[in-house]
Amino acid sequence: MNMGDRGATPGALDAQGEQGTQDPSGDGLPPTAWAVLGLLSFPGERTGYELKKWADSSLRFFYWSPAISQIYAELRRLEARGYVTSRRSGPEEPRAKRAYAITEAGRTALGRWADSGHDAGTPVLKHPLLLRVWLGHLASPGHLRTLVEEHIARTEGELKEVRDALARADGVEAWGHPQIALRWSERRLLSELDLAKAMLGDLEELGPGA
Amino acid sequence: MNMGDRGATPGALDAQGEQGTQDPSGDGLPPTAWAVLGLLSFPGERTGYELKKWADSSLRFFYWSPAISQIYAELRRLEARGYVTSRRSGPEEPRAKRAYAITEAGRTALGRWADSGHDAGTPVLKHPLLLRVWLGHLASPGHLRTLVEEHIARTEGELKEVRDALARADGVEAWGHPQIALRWSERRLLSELDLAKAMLGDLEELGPGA
DNA sequence: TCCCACATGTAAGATGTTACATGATTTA
DNA sequence: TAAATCATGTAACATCTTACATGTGGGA
Repeated sequence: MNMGDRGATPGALDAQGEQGTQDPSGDGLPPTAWAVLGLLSFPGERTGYELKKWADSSLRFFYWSPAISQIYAELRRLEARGYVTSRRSGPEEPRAKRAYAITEAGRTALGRWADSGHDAGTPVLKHPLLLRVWLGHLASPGHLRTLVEEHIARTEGELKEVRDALARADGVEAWGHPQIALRWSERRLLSELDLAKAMLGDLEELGPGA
Repeated sequence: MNMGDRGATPGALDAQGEQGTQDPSGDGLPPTAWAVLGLLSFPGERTGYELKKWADSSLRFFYWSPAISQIYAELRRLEARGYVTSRRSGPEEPRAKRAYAITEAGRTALGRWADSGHDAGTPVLKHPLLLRVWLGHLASPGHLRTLVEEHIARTEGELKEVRDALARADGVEAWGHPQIALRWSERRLLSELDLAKAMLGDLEELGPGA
């Protein structure tokens, strides 16, 4: 029983060229840099710390939750390119900090990026629970069940967070696109819950008890 | 209008400790190594090349599609640990290759991993299309629409692949858990299609025309 | 007064990709 | 006989995380 020889798409193993997170605008920036620049495309200036908080309360649900140290690194890179400028806080402000703002060049590059490519890139899903299920013959059935239930609980928590974010976004003008992304996330998490419950049923059918 | 100061979960920005792909078994192996070892937990020996093909036709849909060079690297690491052994093909075989098999130590470690943790790890989703939508104010509405439609087409292709894999799996004995993961993937892709269509509607509502 | 949030970074290391290099065998 | 698939690796590089290091300001 050789399970390995069931190639679905016979396409070449190498040359998998275009990865899901590539940059079709030809600007050579990593996806993280575009996301940071995108955050700065909204009016106002922000510190790296604020950017991180914002990403954690919005982009996190469908894209990305970077380490704070990486935000700072990307900001430096963007500044070196001239896509953002920074300003040290003066003595009038209580805290010493560095606030970043997008430049005209940055806005131009970002616009090019936003309109480039007929393909946004392949979504990447890495779902450790599913790996555990796939390898379910190795674990006790009860353990698998526990893991799925834990996943359901976490997903419910995330759903609540998305709904809170949606409630906060309500009323802010010109907030359209971010809200659509949040709505997508809400529906997605609802579906994730359905999926998990259906899988619980499949698991039960396979090996009852536990 | 400072949109950055809307932190949802006020939890510490640093110390985000446990990442979605961590190893709770305490064995210190990266997630990729467990996946490779998991592939080898099914009966029979396999080459790195076969492992890559197999991953691409199954694990890819919910977990992972590694570079072939990384498979080879992980196999070397696992062999150094004594979790797998390899055998060069003899002259009786037409092709020169190296086939790997799991050892008892490997099976023990993998069993420990499979039963460890009350939490399989946070799923990671990186969806470039959603980043584009979130930053929709930067693109022309028609372009956004094109991207969503492209995503729908790709997803339909993936759905077909999963269904093919499911059809191939049908009839193989003791194939239970992998099939459950594939069924989950089928439902997930169906939902992804729904999500995209609903988003198309939201987008239309926001800015008609294009 | 103590803790938490604010705020910014450096250094080391892990993970993973792409490009390169090579060659045999099978299939059209 | 040409192309695709089988098959294995190295080297360079990009990305990203964790741990470390440091300090201020505000609230309980």
